[in-house]
Amino acid sequence: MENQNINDTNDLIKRRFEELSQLYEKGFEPFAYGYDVDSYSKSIKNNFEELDQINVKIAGRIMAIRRMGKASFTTIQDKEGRIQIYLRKDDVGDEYDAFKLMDIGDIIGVEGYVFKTKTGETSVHVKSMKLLSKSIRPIPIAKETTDEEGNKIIHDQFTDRELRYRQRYVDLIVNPEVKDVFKKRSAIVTTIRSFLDTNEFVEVETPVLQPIYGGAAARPFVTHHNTLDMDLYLRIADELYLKRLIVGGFDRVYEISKDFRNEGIDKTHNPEFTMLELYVAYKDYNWMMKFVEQMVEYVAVKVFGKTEFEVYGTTIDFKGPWIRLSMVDSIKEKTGLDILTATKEELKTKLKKYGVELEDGASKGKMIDELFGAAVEPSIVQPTFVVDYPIEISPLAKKHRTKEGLVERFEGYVLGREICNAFSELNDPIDQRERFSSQSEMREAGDDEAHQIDEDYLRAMEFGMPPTAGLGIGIDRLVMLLTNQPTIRDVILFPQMRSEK
RNA sequence: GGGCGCAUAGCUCAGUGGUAGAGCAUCUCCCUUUUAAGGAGAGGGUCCCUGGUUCGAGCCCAGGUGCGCUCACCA
Repeated sequence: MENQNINDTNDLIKRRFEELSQLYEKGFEPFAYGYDVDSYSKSIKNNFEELDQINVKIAGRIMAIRRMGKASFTTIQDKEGRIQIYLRKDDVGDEYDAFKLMDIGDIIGVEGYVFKTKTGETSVHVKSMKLLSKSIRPIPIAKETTDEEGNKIIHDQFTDRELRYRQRYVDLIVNPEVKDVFKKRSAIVTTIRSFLDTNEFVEVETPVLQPIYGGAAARPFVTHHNTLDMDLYLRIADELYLKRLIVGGFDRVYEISKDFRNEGIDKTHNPEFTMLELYVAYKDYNWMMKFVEQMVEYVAVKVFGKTEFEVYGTTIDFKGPWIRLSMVDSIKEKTGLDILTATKEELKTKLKKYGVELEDGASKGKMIDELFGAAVEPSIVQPTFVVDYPIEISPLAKKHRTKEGLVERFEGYVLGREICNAFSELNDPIDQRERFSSQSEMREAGDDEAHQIDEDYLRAMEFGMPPTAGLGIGIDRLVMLLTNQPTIRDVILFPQMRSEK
């Protein structure tokens, strides 16, 4: 067979095309239609006592071959892990000749009985085998050894980060711990859903394509609908649509979905990321703090069986109640400055001490936020709710019931990083219109992250919106913490990369 | 966007101006309980790209591309 549709050939690939032709010539079908699997690697190893000498059918990818003339040991990898199989020419006959044409990377199905080798490794003694898919592109080879203390040492591990992210399928094949992270991610999301479902939430879906974007301070992606001939934005948040549903009478709603922000990429930012937003009618941010504690603790225990985690070398305990830290008090404590009475000049001077310089047009709220980020944020280690934020940077949050200039808002921090954002939602349409107006002024002054006025959202609120508590949690960042992954790219299967070439 | 670093065989990496290297993988031969199996032999390269310096460049210089780390911005 000629090389077809495969551009970057090398000798290894050419060789595999030759093997493919030989298989066809010998009457083997190298790409099968199915295989009735009844067992999996790890389960077989875990249940050896019951399965000893019992027949099993397994399938998986060949990860290692140790040929010894007319017999061979092969390691195959299935969804659960790896197991060794033992092939003898006496047992499989002609199939052994076909096996000579198989390679690391091929996917095979085998049937045989479970046994232990002389060296004590649980294996499958193959009676018949079938090639299920020929691999024509060689996978990166890594080998494993175990040292005296029983630690696994991996030799020639596939480590090129660029290739691992671009070709995640290869990464998943050869680096099993990567798969574990994504299985954990899946379990975390599933567990959050079940927690919310048992708390009587309704999961909804709101538009990704929005004529007016809002709900966060960020720059959007712009796209265009041809038939409507209108520009649309990819959402930066779900917030304004979910609160319309609160107006409509859904008392508890949530959405887990992708948001898109047209901003920089680094180890905590990907242009598309997964957000959980939820809204609860008749509750406030005090209620929400307790709810977050419960939810995170529930997920930690359900998925990991513990509340204490080793994260980047520090032990973090997610067990509630979390620390409450007033933004005003904590800044006063760290800097001696009372931000409620401080002038912009005083803030500017103080910021300079921390090496932060802002543009002249920066609002007082922005300066306070920056000062907090520089002076307090890095010192937060254990799960902490930072409460009560400046009104200027919180246009959708309700004014604090007792504290002038602040809103009822909190952010959850762990290890100096924000993991959630919540507030008593602003439900006064007159106040909301004023907030949008001042955002609009900031916009005209050049802040392209300031909110646009959303007239339809205001109209919804004018019909009457119950008091509501709202919450947003960045799922990617939560997963990073719980799985101890240093970059967001390690918890996103296909992170955004520049185009190849 | 700024600074620093990296790019050599399928994979992991050596190679500081003079014939392109190693281990694993691949191929041939031997080997029916091995496990980084073993023994004997062989093949395999756009040294990221484009220019420059030089008698001669994987190596030195300039520009570019991609990636990583870091700072800034942001969730």
